[in-house]
Amino acid sequence: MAFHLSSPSNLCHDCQPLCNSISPSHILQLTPSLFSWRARNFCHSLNLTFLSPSQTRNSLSSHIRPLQVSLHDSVAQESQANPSTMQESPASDGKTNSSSKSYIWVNPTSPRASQLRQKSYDARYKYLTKVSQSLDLCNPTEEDVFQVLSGLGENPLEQDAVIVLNNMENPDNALLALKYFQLKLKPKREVILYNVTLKVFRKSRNFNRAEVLLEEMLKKGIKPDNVTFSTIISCARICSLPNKAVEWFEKMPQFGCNPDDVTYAAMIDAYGRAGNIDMALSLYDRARTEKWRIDLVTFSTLIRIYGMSGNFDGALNVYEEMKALGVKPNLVIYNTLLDAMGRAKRPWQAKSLYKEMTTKGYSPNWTTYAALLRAYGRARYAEDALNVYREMKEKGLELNVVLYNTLLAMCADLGYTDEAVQIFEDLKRSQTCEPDSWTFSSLITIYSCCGKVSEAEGMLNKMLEAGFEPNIYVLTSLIQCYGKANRTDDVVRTFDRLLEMGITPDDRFCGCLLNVMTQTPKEELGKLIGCIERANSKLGFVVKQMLGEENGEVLRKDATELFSNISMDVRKAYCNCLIDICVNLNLLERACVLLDLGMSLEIYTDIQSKSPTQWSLHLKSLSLGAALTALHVWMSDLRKAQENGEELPPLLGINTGHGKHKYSDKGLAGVFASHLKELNAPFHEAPDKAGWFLTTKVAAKSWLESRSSPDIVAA
DNA sequence: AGAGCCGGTA
Repeated sequence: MAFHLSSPSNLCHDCQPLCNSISPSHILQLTPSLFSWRARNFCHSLNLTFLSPSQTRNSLSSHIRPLQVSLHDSVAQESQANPSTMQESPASDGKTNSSSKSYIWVNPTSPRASQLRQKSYDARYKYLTKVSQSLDLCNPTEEDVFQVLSGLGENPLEQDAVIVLNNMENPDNALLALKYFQLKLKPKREVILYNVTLKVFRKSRNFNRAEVLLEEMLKKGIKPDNVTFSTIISCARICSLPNKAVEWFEKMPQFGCNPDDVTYAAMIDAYGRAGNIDMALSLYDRARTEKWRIDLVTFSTLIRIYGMSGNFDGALNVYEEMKALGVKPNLVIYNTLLDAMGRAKRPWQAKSLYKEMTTKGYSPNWTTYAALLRAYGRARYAEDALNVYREMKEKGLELNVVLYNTLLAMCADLGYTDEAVQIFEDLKRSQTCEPDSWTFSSLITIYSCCGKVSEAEGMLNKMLEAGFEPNIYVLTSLIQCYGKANRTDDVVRTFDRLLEMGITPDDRFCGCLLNVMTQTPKEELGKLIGCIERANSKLGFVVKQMLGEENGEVLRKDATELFSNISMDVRKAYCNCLIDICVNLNLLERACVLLDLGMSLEIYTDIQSKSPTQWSLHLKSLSLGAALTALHVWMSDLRKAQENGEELPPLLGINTGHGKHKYSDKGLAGVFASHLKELNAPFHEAPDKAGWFLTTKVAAKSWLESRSSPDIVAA
């Protein structure tokens, strides 16, 4: 929709020259205040009118150059396509006659007028972006680029040059276009032309050429400004050259530039991504002490930096500071916080933040759900994670493959077979993603852990068909699977395959072999020991020694060395397995040596505890063999205490834990209960305390006296 | 004419 001054006959003679001097491009730039000032001072009846499309073309054609012709053409077409905007205008009350319909009166200060100006500006902008697109597509020659630009007329406007360059993407042609504008116009602020050209290089992620252009600008003596620096800094950041970002940031003072809040925000982000967290935080400190305005994006950047660096309380502190400063967090802030709490493995905090967020009226978006799913999934909050999943499905939000995999890994960890199968089916139906090696790996793990050999093998074949090679995680699961099914030869075959593939067994894999040994009959153990020796000679040595003739002290020494050489997170698993193997082979004395070693190395802590009213045995996270060994040790300690004339407390208790162990519906608690029964132990499951077996001083006393120690574990 | 919230797993 175009607007124009009404015909000169409506104006007083004072206004005539003004009217004639207004070119279409000036009309586009009129501001409300300017317009009303002129209206007040120069004429009594200055009216704005709409022209009909044909009138627009006729009345303007005399002033305008090719560019403006096409501009106004497109405006006219738009008004034809959307005539309702005319009828909505203030003058159109529905009763107007046909002749007044094409000349609708608009108050220049009205919102309607500003809407119209916006529309005209939009149309011109649209035209200039088309020029940018043509420039991107034409040959990278001076001839072709200049040819396209000649459409802007002999004297292009600096403002138009900025818009054209700003919307370009082709860096070669942008350089030529810049050259053209430098030839054709005397830029008042040449730095702006350079700044927008720098942005073109940033779009194509070409830091080197951006830097060359900037150097050229400086050589010409053009003074850079904050925009120049924030552009080159963000370009360096995008191109993963954080050191370059720092380098240019530090050059700012020598060009008389003081970083402002935008530049600081960019630098906080650049330092954060460069891993220079200290610098990022010290800029934040400066921003705080110097009372700069810190916007929400920077706050979220800070929370992200803290979250990535593992300082989760730091992340929460930023949030508290925001509150203290009266800055209202938005959805992005909440999402970043939720993500940090997920990384922190603090699902309960994610939960309460989510609650707070929804109470404040924010509705979750995809990012929110993704953060929650990661937080709950990683922490094995199965019900919460599955609820988020269901809610996403209900809302039609698509998961990506990583989110699916997070859910499946959680199901694998918890033994949620049915859920996993359903989720896998859902993933296969999904339009947006397909299973990858992580997906197959989780499913193979699930089937392996419940000993479903044919299903696990079937999934392995599907994985191979999909073009994925089995990796160490898949082979670890398969070995576990064959071990559970007592298919020792398949375990060995799979192990050979791993070595053939050039994969180096890791601590976890060896732990799995050890675990298979705990389930394997004595006659077959030799085959597995052979694998273990090839996988980890130190471990193989300790296992052989444990089953051989050496005395306990030698075993203790070598096992100590082994434990100092494996990663912390598998030490307990190794110790549990080694003790289980001993217990299975009735090597009680060695089991005791290993348990004692485990306690002195703090692999096991606080197994026994004493308070004035109760002595307890804590078996949580011990394997069955280790738990029985610990019970044996405890009983002999109790007996010793009695012999020394020490009084037993009124209550004695054994804590096996809740027994919600994965892939076992009974867990240690269930298995342990039957063992206690076999031992005629007077411990009874406490009805109000899950996982606790209790007895009284009197019952314990007579039972201890009736038992001789060595046969306990043998049961 | 400037930053950038968009997520990445055993």
